[in-house]
Amino acid sequence: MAKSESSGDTGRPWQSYHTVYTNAKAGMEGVDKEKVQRIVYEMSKGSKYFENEERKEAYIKQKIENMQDQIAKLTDADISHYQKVADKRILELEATRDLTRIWLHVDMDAFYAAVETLSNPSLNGKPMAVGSMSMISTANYEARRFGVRAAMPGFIARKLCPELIFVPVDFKKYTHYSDLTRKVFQNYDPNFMAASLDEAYLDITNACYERDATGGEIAEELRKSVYEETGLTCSAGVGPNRLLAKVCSDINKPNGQFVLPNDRMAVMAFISSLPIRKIGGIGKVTEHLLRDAFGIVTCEEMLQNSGFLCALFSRSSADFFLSVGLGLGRTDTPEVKLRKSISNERTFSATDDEAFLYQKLADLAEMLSVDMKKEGLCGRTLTLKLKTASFEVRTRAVTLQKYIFSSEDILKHASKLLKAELPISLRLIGMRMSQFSEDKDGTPSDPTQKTLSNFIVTGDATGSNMDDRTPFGSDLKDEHFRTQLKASLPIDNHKLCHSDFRDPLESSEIPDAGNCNCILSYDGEMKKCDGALNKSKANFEGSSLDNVDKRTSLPNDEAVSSSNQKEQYLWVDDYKCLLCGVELPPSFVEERQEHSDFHLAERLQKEESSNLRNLTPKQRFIPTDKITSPSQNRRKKHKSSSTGKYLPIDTFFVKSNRNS
DNA sequence: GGGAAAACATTAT
DNA sequence: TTCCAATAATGTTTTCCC
Repeated sequence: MAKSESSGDTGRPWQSYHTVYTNAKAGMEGVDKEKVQRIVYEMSKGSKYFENEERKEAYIKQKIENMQDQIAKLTDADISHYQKVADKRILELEATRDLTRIWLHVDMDAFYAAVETLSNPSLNGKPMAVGSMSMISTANYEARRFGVRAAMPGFIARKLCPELIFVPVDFKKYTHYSDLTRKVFQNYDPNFMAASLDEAYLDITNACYERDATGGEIAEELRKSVYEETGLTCSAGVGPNRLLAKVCSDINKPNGQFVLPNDRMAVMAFISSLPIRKIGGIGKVTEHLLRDAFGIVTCEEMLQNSGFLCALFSRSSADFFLSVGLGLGRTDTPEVKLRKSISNERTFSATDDEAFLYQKLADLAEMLSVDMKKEGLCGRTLTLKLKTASFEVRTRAVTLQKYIFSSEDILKHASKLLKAELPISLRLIGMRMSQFSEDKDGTPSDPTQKTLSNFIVTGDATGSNMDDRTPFGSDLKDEHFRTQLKASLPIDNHKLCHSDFRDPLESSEIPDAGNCNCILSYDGEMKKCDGALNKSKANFEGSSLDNVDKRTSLPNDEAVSSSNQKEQYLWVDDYKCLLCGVELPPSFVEERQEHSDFHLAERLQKEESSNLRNLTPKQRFIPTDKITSPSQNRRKKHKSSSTGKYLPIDTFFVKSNRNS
């Protein structure tokens, strides 16, 4: 943390350059923070990266000032109102406190670095970092003493520690060791939650009971067992929920553990003086904001400022902050964790060479398609991520009417998105696919269809499933709505939140499963369907609808792209539509594509309506907005990027309940 | 005005 | 010499369209 908050001390400019590198981390106790700060600053100063950081910093400052203004404007009546709101909410949250589970968080010590040392013992005792000159993934404890740490670029690390040894990342190795640790975890909680290769959460309640052991004893035993199996040390935290267990595992790192008893008094005492930055989900920005706008530094102060928090933040953010103040966290084990997106991105030296950029795009599309096929995924939202030479990040997205997975389809749409941004000098391109077909959480493929499972979002101990953007204070008057909501749900929503709620219609009987190269087997796993790929390439000649999504009944892109030949003879004399007579010359490629889409949609709709009585109610649903006419479906024109302008911010946002 | 999609931002490993 | 990553999730704000 920088010592001087308000800049203006010109003698030490580095003190106002806020990096994450001086934040307290295990193994960095004896570090000369002032020196690290200065070197990081000097290495960065004047770079494009630095300039971008300054832009971001100014943006945050603006946010803080805005919030301070809002606080200043609160009347006594406002304050008293929001305090009532807060007090009520605190009681409600307190009522959800669950002290019946014992959670353990395991965190491998300097995992990648430790694995590398294991396979090359000569590294032992020397400062070493896993990563490259541009980025470090993990630093061992010897290197940390120099201020070298994860997420720091290698060239700065070398400046801090000239003898630093660099070892390239080798995920195969880490995965192997990770698997070994997980075999151990399995013995204590078969449903343990892996947070990453080197971290996991275990509900050890049953293990304690079965072995007649305390949480601390189980932690000791587990750590010993991990060491025996792998030769690697880890640290553990034991607490009544995941959020607290995670905080605890950091306390006696490395190779140590800390137990927080399942006792309300103990929890409150523990939390009271804990800096908010120790909480997972509170990062540099939130820490900064809460400190400068509210004077909040410790978790206890969240409660002391509860009224203001409720007045200024969205409901979900305020709930999260209050939960932190109470030391609450998740205690349930979600049945399955579904992937929501899949992405890749690559950094390169900045260029505006369009041929190069398109080639990168093609490479990424190919890689992404391979990854998607591996997991049997098809998605309908494609997001292009661009980082300009000046580190400005832009995202451009399209949501298609058809689920895609092939590199050709991905590239086709990604190219369109990129094209709209040219000319541009980029240093990174990335792409992400989301909105998967048959999301395993029971969300129907048809995104417009509302079902109960759509309505009930997630398991949420805080009961904050309602519109987050509703100002928190308004919920006192919304009691009526809440009651209605509850009454409309036949079952306690905690029971329904997990994926055990599945519509039988979503099983493998889905008629168009072949359309996306994957089927959903009964156990909810995506299984690759051999031959589906070829099948989906088949055209729709002879009005066969085999390859077309019958639920959405759309002029899908796959069909269109595979029907280019068909598209040819839709045009009489090469410019006049055979079906409606509209005239479009061959050079109007996109327009013609859209036009044929339109006729296809028409046709499908007709066929669909004649088939309706044979389908289940769910399959019958044809969203009318999906029947696009040529004039709809036009690509939206992006306004020029608004980045760089600092607009007044009315509210701030923080993710809530992110204590995974 | 409201809902969906897009854009932007934060966090974590 | 080199000059700030990749992946995923989630939340807020803005834009678009009906």
